[in-house]
Amino acid sequence: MSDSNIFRNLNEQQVAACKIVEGPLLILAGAGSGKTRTITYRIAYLISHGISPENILAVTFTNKAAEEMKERIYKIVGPVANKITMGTFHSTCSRILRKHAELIGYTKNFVIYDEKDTLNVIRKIIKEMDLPLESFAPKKIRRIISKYKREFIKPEMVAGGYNPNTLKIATVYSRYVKFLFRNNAMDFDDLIGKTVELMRKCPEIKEYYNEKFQFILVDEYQDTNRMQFELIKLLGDKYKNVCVVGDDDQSIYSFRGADIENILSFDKIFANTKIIKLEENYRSTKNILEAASNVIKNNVERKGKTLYTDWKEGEKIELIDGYSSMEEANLVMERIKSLVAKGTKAGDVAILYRINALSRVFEVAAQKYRIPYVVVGGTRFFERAEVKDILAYLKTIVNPRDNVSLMRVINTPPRGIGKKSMELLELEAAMKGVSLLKMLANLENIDMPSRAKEAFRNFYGIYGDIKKESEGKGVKEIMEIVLNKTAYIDKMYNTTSPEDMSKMENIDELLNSAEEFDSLTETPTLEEYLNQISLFTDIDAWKGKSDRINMMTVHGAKGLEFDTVFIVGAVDGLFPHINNIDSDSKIEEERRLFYVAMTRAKERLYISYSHVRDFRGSIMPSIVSRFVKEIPEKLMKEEKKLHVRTLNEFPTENVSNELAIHPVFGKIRILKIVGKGDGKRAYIALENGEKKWVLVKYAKLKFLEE
DNA sequence: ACTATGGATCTTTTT
DNA sequence: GATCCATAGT
Repeated sequence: MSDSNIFRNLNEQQVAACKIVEGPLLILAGAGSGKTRTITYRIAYLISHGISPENILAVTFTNKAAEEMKERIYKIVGPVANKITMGTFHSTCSRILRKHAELIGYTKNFVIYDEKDTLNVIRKIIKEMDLPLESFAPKKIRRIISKYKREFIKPEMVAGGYNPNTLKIATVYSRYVKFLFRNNAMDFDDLIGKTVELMRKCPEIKEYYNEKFQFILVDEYQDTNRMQFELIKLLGDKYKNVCVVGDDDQSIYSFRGADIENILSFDKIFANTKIIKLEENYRSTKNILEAASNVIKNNVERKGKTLYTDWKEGEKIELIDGYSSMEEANLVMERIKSLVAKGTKAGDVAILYRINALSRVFEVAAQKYRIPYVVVGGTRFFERAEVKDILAYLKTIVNPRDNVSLMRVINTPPRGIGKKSMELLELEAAMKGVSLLKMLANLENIDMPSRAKEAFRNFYGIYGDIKKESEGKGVKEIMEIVLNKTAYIDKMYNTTSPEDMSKMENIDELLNSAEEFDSLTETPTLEEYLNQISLFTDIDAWKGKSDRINMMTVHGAKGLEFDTVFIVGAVDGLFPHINNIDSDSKIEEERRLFYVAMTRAKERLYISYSHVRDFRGSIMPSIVSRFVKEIPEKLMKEEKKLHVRTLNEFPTENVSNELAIHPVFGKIRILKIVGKGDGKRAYIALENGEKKWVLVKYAKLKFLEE
């Protein structure tokens, strides 16, 4: 294949980016500038110029993106595409670590703890240390620990500083690290951090991977963190053939440690970096692109670039405003109905929101209007209790040292093992320095009530049976063995309650996923299954275009595009989110997020908001997002010019009277007031007889603000 | 030991 | 509104 033939679909800059084979390369690719196409062709170009696909590493943001890219390269170069190493940072690192786990004191079958697992560990440690939960909120501590890890700060390196709690947190951190190690477990940060550690510690391993991955490509580079950059530096140390692709305007993961500095300083770390800008947008109409550009230009912290398009002007942006979020959702659905009637395919429509909680009201509306929909993300499938239960059984089989999983299943379904007995077992295990499972094998030597002992023996018997019967079986079969031996479904759920029915459906879905794994994987081991699903996201599972409208968060929509996009809940406090309005840099990230949302749209963009919104079971007034006001009015549909209601359009009577006016419900009667402080609630009766609970704090706030 | 109930707290986004 | 947790009752 000649070069001109390969590149007939690319513009000048894109071709240039493909042809720079050697040395560090930074591609600044604006939204919709054909970034994926460019890197796909670049890899194809490398291969057609004699570079062995085994020597190429491509790191993407999601597993799905990796799969898609592989498919696209396959179409150009054929089956050799399968020899390229492609995956997310986490999956790539996990693969490397499984090969060399012993070198850092782990075994190959280490487990990966998810958010909830790690939170349980931290909660346990905090309790053991007798620390007050108010100042040591587990979630907060985990955030801090994660940050330390990302910055390679070991527990012993944490400096006391002015905060007396810092040293205590360092102790929690230290215990946490040891706990995971003893359990042969890693968290998400460890996957990257330990790989870096491995490379630093073992020069021969580093040398091996430097030779193996002579050509490295990193997609969505703007969302990498320091630790990931460190890894890239190590991997690309010998040949410096590192190509990174990113857009500073689309950096939306700073909460996960993404550091825009990685883009800004790339050419300082890698000498002689070539830089290419892709500024022609092939996705959106002129109107949409201009609107998005006008929003993002309000950011100060950006490299600055101008996107342009040859596309048609297209339709104007339409605003939709409802009084309540329910009305907003209904209006959106009405709009979708009429679009579909005019020929738009439901699968080409996306509803994007800032937070998952918003999906609910739109789901209800979609049902009401009989519009088929799919919600991507939200409560993740593999984190549901019933799914985690089954998986925990599998984890204890693979990794007998995993105490977190063992504790989850030891009394699930209930078999008479209570808190007291558990404490006794843990104490014995800790004293002897062995895992809980080892302790179960040596029950005879422990002094405990015979009833408890019998219950433990019972569990250990079941565990042994499962383990024995599982040998050589496929994952689905093993799951069925677990379900049978434990009588899990019969004991936990009944067929009359709708909640239990949905749980059983989830278990069915889990069995299906295992079956799919068994049939699609060359060597379907339990280890590999657990590894895959622990790094799996709902976006990965999303099958893409179907005949249903798509609902997801803006974060989830990153990298995707749709003919028609509805940005919903465009209200100050939600988008930008209330937690991020107190500093300029946080607002700028929210604005980038809004920009990402806008630039997902190809043909039609709708933005909806409401004048009142639900908040924690209560209701408060809301005003349209400041970002919407940054869109020039000339780009909006005439009849729907921005109607901004201010807070003082709402009645502001004092709620503490026995007969009071509520800003939303109008005339109300207060029936009773309960709770104190922030949690203080009033039970009110509306004029139509309906009764509701509201948070007094917000009722009050509304009055104070005006 | 297990289950039902009420209270406190909270969600931002995710590999 | 939902979920997680502690407590009281069985």
